Parts: sequence; C-alpha cells; structure tokens
Amino acid sequence: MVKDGYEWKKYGQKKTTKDNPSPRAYYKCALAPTCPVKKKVQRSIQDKSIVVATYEGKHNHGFPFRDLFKPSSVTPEASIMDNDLPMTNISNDINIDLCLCNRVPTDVTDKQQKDGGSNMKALECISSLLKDPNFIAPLAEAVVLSINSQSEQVGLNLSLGLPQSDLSK
DNA sequence: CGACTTTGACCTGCGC
DNA sequence: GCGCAGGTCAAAGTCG
Repeated sequence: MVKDGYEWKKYGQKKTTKDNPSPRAYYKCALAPTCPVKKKVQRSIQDKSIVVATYEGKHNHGFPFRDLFKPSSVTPEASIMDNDLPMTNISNDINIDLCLCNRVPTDVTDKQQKDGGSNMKALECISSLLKDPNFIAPLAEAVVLSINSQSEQVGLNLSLGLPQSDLSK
C-alpha cells in the first residue's frame, strides 16, 4: 500500500488488465465519506518494483499531514512519493505518483554500459530535478496532459532508476 | 463482534 | 447487438 498521508479504503481489485497483467487495486479516500477522490494502484508491467498510483479527482477536505514521510511509516513494501506536495495543490483532476520500492538502479548501470556513460550528466540532472517539488508538480501535470492528448497510449511506466536513498533525502 | 480485506459477480461504456 | 475490459458492489473471510 502506497502511503501518501491520506487514508484509503479499498473497494475493489482486478486480477489482470489488458495492458498490465499485474493486479490493479481501487481505493477511495477514507478520510471523508463525501470525498470524490479515487486511487488506482498497479505495479509497473516493466519493473514490478515500481508501483504506479493514479489519483482521480480532488480532495474536498484538508490534507492530513500525520504519518507522512515518518520513517516508521516506510515499510519495505511502502513506497516513496517523489512529490511531497499535497495533492490538493495540483490543479488537474488526475494526478499520478511514480513510486519506487527498494529500487535498485540496475537499468541505469546497464544503460551506462551500453552508452559508455555518455548520459551520466543527464541522469545527474534528472536526479536533482526529481528532488525539487517545484519541478515535480508541473511535470506530473505535463505527463497527464500528454496522456490525455494521446488516447492510444494506455498506462504509464517510467523507470527513473533512482535509489531509494536519493529520493528520501 | 466489529472493522477491515478479499474476491467473485454485476454493471457500464466502448469498439467492432 | 455482442463481446470485452474497466470499474464498482457486496457477501464472505480474516483478524484483533
């Protein structure tokens, strides 16, 4: 379960979907009965260590900061959000979290070997940008808008290749 | 025994 | 109209 500061009530699950054989879970916001926010959680088809959580709608109540990012709340199965902004601050009705669970950057090393390390600076740049909430929020919006404008694109998988320690700083 | 989770069934929208 | 896939419901199971 992805911990993002809100409480979620699971109301359904699909074993498999066409675009991703991993189970997809459906959650509603449990903090307010009238809150219209829904959350879909599914593991990445390309890398099962990545959990993709998709938010739909806006919270009509305050953001509960308790439990958010407390070390005790980060279990081995828990994920780290790369965006520490409350979801209510984002204007779009659909928000996407990219969560990495104990991720080992194997794909980065593979790429380095293939590319001869030529993209190392780009990766460092991406790494620093991902630590900046002011970058993440518009990035998430741009991704969503991109998806909305390309209806043939189903699902979203991004392998950022960042170790958990980097994101939790 | 109540709260929470699981899971199969059902509903709905969409493409052919 | 039919079939499929996504989304939701609700009964059954589990746990404290």
